[in-house]
Order: sequence, then C-alpha cells, then structure tokens
Amino acid sequence: MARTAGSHSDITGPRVREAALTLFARHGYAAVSMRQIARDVGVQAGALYNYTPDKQTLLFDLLQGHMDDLLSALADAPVQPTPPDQLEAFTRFHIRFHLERPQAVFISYMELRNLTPENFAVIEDLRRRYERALEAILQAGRDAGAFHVVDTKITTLAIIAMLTGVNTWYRSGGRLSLPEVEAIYWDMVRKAVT
Amino acid sequence: MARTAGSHSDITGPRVREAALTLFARHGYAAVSMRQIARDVGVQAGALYNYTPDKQTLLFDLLQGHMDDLLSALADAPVQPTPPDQLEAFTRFHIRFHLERPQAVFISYMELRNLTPENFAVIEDLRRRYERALEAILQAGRDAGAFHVVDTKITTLAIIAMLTGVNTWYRSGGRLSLPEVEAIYWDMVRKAVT
DNA sequence: GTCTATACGAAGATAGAC
DNA sequence: GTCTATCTTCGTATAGAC
Repeated sequence: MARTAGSHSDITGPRVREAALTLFARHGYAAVSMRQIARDVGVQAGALYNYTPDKQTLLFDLLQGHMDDLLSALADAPVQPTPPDQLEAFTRFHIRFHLERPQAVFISYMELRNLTPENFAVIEDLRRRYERALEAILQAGRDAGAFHVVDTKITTLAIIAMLTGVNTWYRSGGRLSLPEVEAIYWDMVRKAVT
Repeated sequence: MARTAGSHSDITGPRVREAALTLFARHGYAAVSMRQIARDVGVQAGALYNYTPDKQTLLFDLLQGHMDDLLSALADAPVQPTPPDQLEAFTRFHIRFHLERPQAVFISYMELRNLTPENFAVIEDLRRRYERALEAILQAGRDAGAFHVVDTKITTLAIIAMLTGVNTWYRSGGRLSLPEVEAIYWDMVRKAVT
C-alpha cells in the first residue's frame, strides 16, 4: 500500500490504542472522553475517528487483541508430558503473561459490562476457550489419578481467580521476584489439587 | 425529631441508596446519571440532593456501609478454638457474606478508582483491616505448626481472591448448593495451607 | 490525516416556587 | 421535600477546509 508523505496511520493508530488502554485502565471506559485520548496522543478529537469508527470499537479492539494474544501465547507454550507438569506450566504462564500487561488484564474484566451484547459475546467466547484449556489439564490429571479435584469447573475458576489476583498487589522491584511469586503460587495450586 | 406530614426522608433516603447500588453495579458509577437514579426512585433529579450532597458521596457511603457491615459481621462471628477451625469459619463466612450481597461486593472493588483520594484512603484502611484478620489466623496456624505457609501476606491475598471469585459464577438455584460450594472451597483452602 | 468549527444532547448541580 | 426550570460544562460524532 502506497502512503502519502504526511500519512502516519501506522504510527498514530497504535498510539491511539496505547493512550486509550492507559486511560481506560486508570479511570474506566465511561469516565474517559475522546478528548482526553486525543490530548494524550497529541491530536484533535476529530482526528481519532480516522482510526476507530467509535469509542465502543476502540474498547472492543483492545479486549479482543488482549484475548488473542493470550490464546496465541498459550498455544505457543511448550507441551508438557504429564498433567502435573502441564499444571505447573500453566500456572507460571498465567502469572507471567498477566503481570506483563496489567492494564490490558485490568480492563479485560473491569470493562466487560461496557461492551455491546454482540461484542461481549465475542470476548466471552475467547475467555471460555482459555478456561477450557485449564479444565482439560485438571480432567486429565484426575483421570490419571494424579489430582484429587471435586469439581473441575469450579476448581478451574478458583485457580484462575487466585492467580489473576497477583495483579492486584505485585510490583516489580518489590519484596519478591517473579520466580519467587511463581513458586509460591505453584506450591498452593499443587497442594490444592492433590 | 418531629416530621412534617409530607416528609419521607427515612423512606426515600434508603431507596436512593438502593437504586444507586443497583445501577452502579449494573452499569458502573461513571456511566450512571443522577437522572437515572431519580427515575428509578420515582422523583426528579433535583430531589436527590436532599439525600446526598453529591454523586461522589453517594458512592462513598455505599462502599463504606458495605465495609462496615463486613467488619461488624466478622466481629460478631463465633470464636473458634484452633487456627484450622478459625480458617474454616473464615472461609465459610467470607463466601456466605459475599454471596448475600453481590452488588455491594462488585462495586466495592470495581469503583475504587472512582473515589476521591481521601475517600479511597478510608475504604482502603477498612479493607486492610479485614485482610489482617485472615493473616492473623494464618500466622497463628503457622506458629502452632498446623499450617505450612511460605508467605502469610501473599497467601492471605491469594485466598481472598480465590474466595471472592465465587461471586463471578455462583447463582442460587444452580447446580451446587451453598453448603456444597463452601465445602469445595474449604477443601482447597485447607489443602493449600497444609 | 489533521485541523477548526460545530451540531446536538446530556451531564452535575442549583434556585426558587409551592 | 419535591417540583420545574435553568446554568454551565462536557460528551460523541460529523463537516469541510487545507
């Protein structure tokens, strides 16, 4: 695609999404105006509509992009031979991935209710797909006699809630290193399913 | 206090808070207008200002009321003799209390960022007080040799995150009864700290 | 692609009548 | 205590010049 001299679509577009991500995470989708986003990017409000048809789509794109990244990264992770190894890999993967993008994680479950029903359904489907990956590990482990799990659905949600909770308190450079955090959580997960 | 014939302060006041709670939980604080709240209550927008000085105070009162209820209920719970019994009681108390008022729970951590800094500090202090109650149980259990906990602070936050996660999926009348849910979570908590 | 200008509606909050 | 009316500000989104 040829571009004219003054065209910055491939630079400004990502900057719009970055600014929106930061502002949505800090103040919430409904509390952020297009004018604020434009100010952060350094353009006028009207110019934003070259990069998104409306504010709703901007939110949806951020959430969908995040879920796509999550599922791709999960799919790219090395395959482990046994359910306990798979569960450990999942635990460490989840913590690391989520700590790397706290803002996207934050809006991905804080702003779900600000999606239109159609957009919500899309994100929900992606989220369920991620949960099913963990549940499959728990089921395989139970079938193999390695795990003692009363209800794989609930345990799946409980583990994910516990792990995602790391984002509420972890600060890099704090008292604990990332490997230490991973080890502590893996210890709890391992014991909880045994 | 004498009241005039047309005075409904003691009826309308709570109804304003109820309507605000429901609307804030459903759409988010920033997305809800005073006019919407007034419509739900059945008065004009201007009349709301007889019951709250402004929208911010309305939110703060809801959150502070919720935290006060939580800490009172915890203080009123029967005292258990040993750390494992205390932890079981805490686990069941937390699940039951939170499932009884899902809307208040929801806004109490979704709308924290919409509080003014001063109001935020007040709510944070109350939240920390609740967390310290659980941490004290974990420390006592570790000192007594009943629990195996690497880091009491993190374990406290991990347990609370896991338990509060119940609110995201539990629906009364669903597949599992409340006692069953409590039992499943207590089983996981117990194993995770042993 | 970005600007300025603006259409159009709705927000929070207040004033004064009843 | 509640109403109607209103002030002032701000919201999303669009139009047309450059």
